[in-house]
Amino acid sequence: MTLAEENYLKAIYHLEQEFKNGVSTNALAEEMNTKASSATDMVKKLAEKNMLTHIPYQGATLSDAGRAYAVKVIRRHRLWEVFLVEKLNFSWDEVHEVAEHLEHINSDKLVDELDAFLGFPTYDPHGDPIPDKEGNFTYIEKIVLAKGEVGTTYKCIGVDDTSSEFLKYLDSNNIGLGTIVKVLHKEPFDNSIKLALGDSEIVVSQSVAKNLYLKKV
Amino acid sequence: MTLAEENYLKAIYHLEQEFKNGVSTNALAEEMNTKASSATDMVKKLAEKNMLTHIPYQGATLSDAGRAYAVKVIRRHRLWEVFLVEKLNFSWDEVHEVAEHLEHINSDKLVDELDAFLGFPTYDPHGDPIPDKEGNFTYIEKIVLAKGEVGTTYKCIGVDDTSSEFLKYLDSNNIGLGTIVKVLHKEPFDNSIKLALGDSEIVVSQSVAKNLYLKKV
DNA sequence: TTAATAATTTAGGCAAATCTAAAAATATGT
DNA sequence: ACATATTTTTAGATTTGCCTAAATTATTAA
Ligand SMILES: [Mn+2]
Ligand SMILES: [Mn+2]
Ligand SMILES: [Mn+2]
Ligand SMILES: [Mn+2]
Repeated sequence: MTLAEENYLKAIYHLEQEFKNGVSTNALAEEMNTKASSATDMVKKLAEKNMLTHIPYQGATLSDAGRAYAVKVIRRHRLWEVFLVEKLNFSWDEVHEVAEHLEHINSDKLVDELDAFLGFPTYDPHGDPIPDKEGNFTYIEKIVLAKGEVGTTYKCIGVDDTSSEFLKYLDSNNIGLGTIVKVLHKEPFDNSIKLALGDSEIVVSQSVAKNLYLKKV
Repeated sequence: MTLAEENYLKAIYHLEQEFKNGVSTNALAEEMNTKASSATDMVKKLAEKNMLTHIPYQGATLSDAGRAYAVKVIRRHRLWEVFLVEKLNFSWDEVHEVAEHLEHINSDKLVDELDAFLGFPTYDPHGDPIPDKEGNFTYIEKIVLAKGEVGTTYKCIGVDDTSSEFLKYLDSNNIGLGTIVKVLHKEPFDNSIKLALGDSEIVVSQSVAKNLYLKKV
C-alpha cells in the first residue's frame, strides 16, 4: 500500500461512519482535498486491490480487508499522538500533523512495542479510541454538548473537530479532557450554552457545543 | 525536499568521506541501488536546488546547504535508532530499516524533543556520532581492528558494516559496543586475528577485522 | 597517439498521483 | 415527463523518479 492509498482508505473509513450506503466520489474528494476525478482514479485502483467494492456512480464500500487496513493506520496514528503528548511534550493541538506522517511507517514491531511502551493506551489525546492489535475498539458512550441537559453535570471526554484552532480555544478556556462541566442554560435564539466550569461560568457557541463530547458523571 | 532527494543527499554525504574530489555518478547509483542515468537526473535536480555543484562528467560536490541538510537527516536517523534500542527493545541489527523511514519525518520539534527525551545521546547503537542541533559532531579517535597491535587491549566502540548479518555475527560471538578485547595474534596468511575476549579466545576473519572499530583502553 | 574501454549523459518511456476539460449518468423541479 | 442541474467518469496532460538504449565524453593501454 502506498502512502496515498493508505490515506484514501482512512478517509473512506471515516466517511463510512457518516454515509452508511457507500462513500461518494465528491465526499471523498473533499475529504482528501483533491478533485473528484482523482478520487475516481484511486477508488478504481483500490477496488482492483480488493480493498473496496465500487459500483460506478454509486459510491465505494470498504471490504473487510480494506476496513482492517484502515483501522491499522488509525491505530498507528493515535498511538503516535499519545507518544507525542505523553513523552515529547507536544500539546494536543500539535500532534495531528506529525502523526499524519508517522502513521505510514509500516513495522508491526514498531507499533506493538510503542503500544507496550505507552502502557497500552485505549484513548488518544482527543478522546478517540485506539484499536488494539486485532483491530478491536473499546467504545464509551458519549453525547455531544449540544444535546446536553440543563442541570446535568458531565465530564469532557472527547472532541470532534481536532483543528488546532478549536483545541487552542478550549485550552484558553480551561477545557480539556477530564474537565467537569454543568449545563446551566441553553439559549434557543443562537443555540449557545452556558456552562458552570469550576467556580466560573462560560458561554460557548453552537459550533463549540457541536464539537465537544461528554459523558454523564 | 522529497524523500528521494533526502536519500540522495545522505548518500552523497557518505560517499564524500571516501571520494574527496567529487562523487561519481556510478558510485552514487550503486549506493542508491539505481542506474547511472537516474543518478544523473537527480544530481541535476539537486544542483538546480543549490544543494550541490555538478560539473558534467566530473562528479558532484555538496554545497554548504546540501551538507547541512544531509547532516540533519543523519541526525534524525541516528536519534531514532537510539530510541528504538533504548525504549522499544529493538536490537542493533533491527533498527536501521525502520530508521530509514523515520528519518524523513520533518519536524524540528519532533527531533529536538526526541533528542531531549533520550538525554542528548552522542552516539547511536552502531557507535556512529550523532550531530547536535547545529550539526556539530563529537568525534572520537577510532582504529579499525585490522590495524590493531598484538598485545594491546582495546574497547569496541563501533562498526563499519551495519548489516543485520554482521551485527548478528557479533552478537553470537558476544561482541558488542563496550566489549574489551586484546589482540593475541595476527595471521599473515589470511589476515585473520586471534582475540582474547573475557576468559575465552576467538579467531575472526579479515572481513570482521575491517569492520570493527576500537579504541585503546 | 590512436583505438578500445569505461563512465556519463541524453533521449524516450513508464507508473503513480494529480490536474483541467469534456462527456456521460443520475437526480431534481416544475 | 422532461429539461436542467448535479455528480461522476473519461480523456488527455503534468510531475517525480525510475528505467533501457543510444550517444557522448573521458580514460587507458598499446
Ligand atoms: Mn489526529
Ligand atoms: Mn487524535
Ligand atoms: Mn542506520
Ligand atoms: Mn546507525
